[in-house]
Amino acid sequence: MNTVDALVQLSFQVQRILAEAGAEHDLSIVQLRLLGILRDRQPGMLELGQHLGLDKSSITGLVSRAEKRGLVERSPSPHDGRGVLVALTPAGRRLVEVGEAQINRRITELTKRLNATQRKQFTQLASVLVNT
Amino acid sequence: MNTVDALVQLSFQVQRILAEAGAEHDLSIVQLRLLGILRDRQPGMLELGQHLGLDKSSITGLVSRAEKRGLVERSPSPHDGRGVLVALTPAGRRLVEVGEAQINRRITELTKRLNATQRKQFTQLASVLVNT
DNA sequence: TGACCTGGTACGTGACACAAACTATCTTCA
DNA sequence: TGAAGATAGTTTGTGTCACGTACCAGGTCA
Repeated sequence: MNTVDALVQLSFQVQRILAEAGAEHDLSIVQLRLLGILRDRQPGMLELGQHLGLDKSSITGLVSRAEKRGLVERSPSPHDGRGVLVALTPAGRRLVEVGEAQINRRITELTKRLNATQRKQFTQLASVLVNT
Repeated sequence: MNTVDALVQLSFQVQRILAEAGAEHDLSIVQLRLLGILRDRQPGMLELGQHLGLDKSSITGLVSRAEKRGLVERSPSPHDGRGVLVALTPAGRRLVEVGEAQINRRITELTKRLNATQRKQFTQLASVLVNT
């Protein structure tokens, strides 16, 4: 298996794990990502779009559906009358914590195929590849 | 960065590369995967569903849209009057070849952040993680 | 203060996922 | 050998989700 195939297959495998973890809470991957971003910040819609790489109209829909489920809330921006800030609700926070714990568990399970030295090595190499 | 974060971020990064490569040919990631599967086989719909991890009704839609674009064709199964076999058309084959070359290029570009020894090492470790 | 820009929403369109139901075909069994 | 049950694929319904365009309210600047 060459490096390209390895990266592509690994990527889909991780996506499947994320999808399965999310499905247990009736959450899509993009919803998981949205809630994850909101753990430690209350961004505006445009900033969310940048993080998620999505059009602002998509963010409007995504946030509306999450709001409808009581997972997030919009509040008027104190700096700009046009803008809103998006924040997790307590229910949303609980869900993202559970979701993340599950993703951690499942991916940690996967990484157990490597021994501790290999894991450390893999993490170091992967970190070089990851955009920052 | 821990192993879980590294895997998740790397996964999304690769997905973005795939999406960008696909977008250049007006193809979604799942369409790329479909065409990729059809490079070396002519499966039935259920087999395609297994490969892609999708419901058979989703496969019906996916294949219909690809067929509509002239990328694949259905033919009656010689073994089973109910079934169809799905195959690439010449246009589909050309597109999947171009698409794959592009994915290869872009991911190879990413892996250049690692030197040759690191790349070999990464591939070996990633291969352990990939389901077979 | 008016022109221009921006943040976010609304609307339209199409892809895409799953579930349930349906039809034609295949298999099994009495 | 015909009936019953299972299967392959499609159809329909529903909802998510993506982008593009247009719109409106608010902000900025000359």
